Amino acid sequence: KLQQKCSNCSPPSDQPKQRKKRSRAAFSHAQVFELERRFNRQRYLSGPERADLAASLKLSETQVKIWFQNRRSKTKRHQMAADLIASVPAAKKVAVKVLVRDDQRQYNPGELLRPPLLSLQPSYYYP
Amino acid sequence: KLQQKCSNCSPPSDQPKQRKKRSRAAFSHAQVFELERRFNRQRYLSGPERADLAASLKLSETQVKIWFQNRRSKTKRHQMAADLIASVPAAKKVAVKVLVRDDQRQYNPGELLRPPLLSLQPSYYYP
DNA sequence: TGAAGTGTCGGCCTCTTGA
DNA sequence: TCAAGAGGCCGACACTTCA
Repeated sequence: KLQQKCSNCSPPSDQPKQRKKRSRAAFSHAQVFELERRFNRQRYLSGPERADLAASLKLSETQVKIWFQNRRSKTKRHQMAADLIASVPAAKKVAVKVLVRDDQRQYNPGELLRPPLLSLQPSYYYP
Repeated sequence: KLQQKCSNCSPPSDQPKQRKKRSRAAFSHAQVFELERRFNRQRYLSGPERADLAASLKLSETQVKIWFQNRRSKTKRHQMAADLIASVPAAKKVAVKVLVRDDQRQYNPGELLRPPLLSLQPSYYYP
């Protein structure tokens, strides 16, 4: 949306820039099923969770990470499309979804959707 | 939100690049007391928590973030020094601290100390 | 279509600086 | 001494590419 491309950030060094071959891995049905099942429960994975899932599916951690990123992205696109459709039909205006409760201070949507990094410190020292 | 650096994004127009003056803020006793108190409970702050704390202490969010970073760093240094001292005295060898339990797979310390981003997804769609 | 590439942002960590 | 600067890594998101 608010994309600033930083077009001049390209390094002046003009390397040959060899072709990177795309692989297009295409996961198996079983893998996708498992990923999808997990996604229904959790939209984000922690490092260890990602490692376990990747190992059990015989995928790299990066592949799992990217899959979840793309999956979130897809969900968001669909949701936005649905919201758009729902809001367009002439007099069919509805109240905007509320993400705020009276007893909480107000944050922008980005913060609410963000991973939140819940601390969960192991109380390593200072118990 | 905060300042964006993008250090190599400086356009060909070479600005005079004014001197960055170090400020060395030196927080008040009350501020440090509050920060320290909070640190005893939480070694990491989420975005909203940081915002609230910063506001209540009349510090910028960046200052609070950096304070926690430096504080973690300090704790870690002291802990490492303490471990070193404890391990050196001649025959006073002790068992290495255990970070693993039998029912868990093994992670390296970095992962355990890391923020963990506990997902906490708002179950936005897919309830 | 969807896995992967690219770019930007922000947080954390480590080391360093200087008031 | 300690807040802050600088460099590096990593994950998130937006947008794009192409098998």
